[in-house]
Amino acid sequence: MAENITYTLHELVSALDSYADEVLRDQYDVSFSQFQFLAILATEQPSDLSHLATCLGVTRAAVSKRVPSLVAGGWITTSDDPENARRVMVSLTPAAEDLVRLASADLEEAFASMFADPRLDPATTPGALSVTALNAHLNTLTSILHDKGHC
Amino acid sequence: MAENITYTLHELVSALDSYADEVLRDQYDVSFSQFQFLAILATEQPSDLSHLATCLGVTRAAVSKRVPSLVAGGWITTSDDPENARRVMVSLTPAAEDLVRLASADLEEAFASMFADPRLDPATTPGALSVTALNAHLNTLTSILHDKGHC
DNA sequence: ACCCTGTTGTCAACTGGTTGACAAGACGGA
DNA sequence: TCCGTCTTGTCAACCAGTTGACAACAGGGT
Repeated sequence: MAENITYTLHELVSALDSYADEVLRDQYDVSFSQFQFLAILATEQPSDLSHLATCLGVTRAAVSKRVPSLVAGGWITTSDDPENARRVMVSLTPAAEDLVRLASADLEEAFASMFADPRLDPATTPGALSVTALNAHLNTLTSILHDKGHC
Repeated sequence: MAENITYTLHELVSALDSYADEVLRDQYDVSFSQFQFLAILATEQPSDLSHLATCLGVTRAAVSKRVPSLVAGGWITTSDDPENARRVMVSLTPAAEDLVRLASADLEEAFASMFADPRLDPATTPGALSVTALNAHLNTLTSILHDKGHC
């Protein structure tokens, strides 16, 4: 077992990411980062590039470069903001909305069954924690050292 | 608070990383990824490129490309393995050993004081968890979905 | 009306990773 | 000994992010 909690966290995150990536590629033929882009856009729709960039935690330039391929793939559409000629507004296509809905449910179910492991059950393992309680703790930790969330 | 635990984990990790990066740049003039490279090498010294790559969780090519600049910076030295002419063995310089020792202690202290927040104290917050207990839970989670560690 | 300042998207150049191909050496079995 | 196979490091090409610069537009104060 890793002694250092930062090391543990990196391991866990990369394990979760690669698992999610595998599921998404197998069943929906999209990468994890594509799904992430679309899933976040789904909750912020319609959004301009800048806002999307801060939500994704990347720079405007990075988002700007990803847009053309997502448009070509039929996942998003761009439009003008009549209020501001500089702004580029982005929305999901119906196909992307379906994808986000189905894949989110799939991933959630996959994680739930993974978290159903007996080693995480307080009834069998003394001191174990429910996932929601764990999530709350991690959120507390995050808010302690990084007060402002992205969105 | 983020509802999704994977999202929470990403937030926490990136917050921890950028905090560590800031501390290391301010006080030791190295980046987080440089420190990471040296700190892992410190526990595996001396090591060939392949082993170092698996410990770092990157490819051999990535390590191969980083070596020249670390040698130029006076952090590592390379030598031949008399047993195997293909192998390139890597070791820390004394300066790097000092850096790893001092910076590790500094970071550990910084994290400890961060984790001393009252919101994480079981005495004041019912249901709160010690960092070591949290670490154990995260390790359990990791081992459930990704049995093999890097090193 | 005009300027100053801030916002927004895009670009070129760079960084640090990946993949796939490859050559050099290690090594065991026929 | 020689051959097939594995390991090891390196390379070119690529990918997805960053930074810093920039131009276009928005909007407020004078």
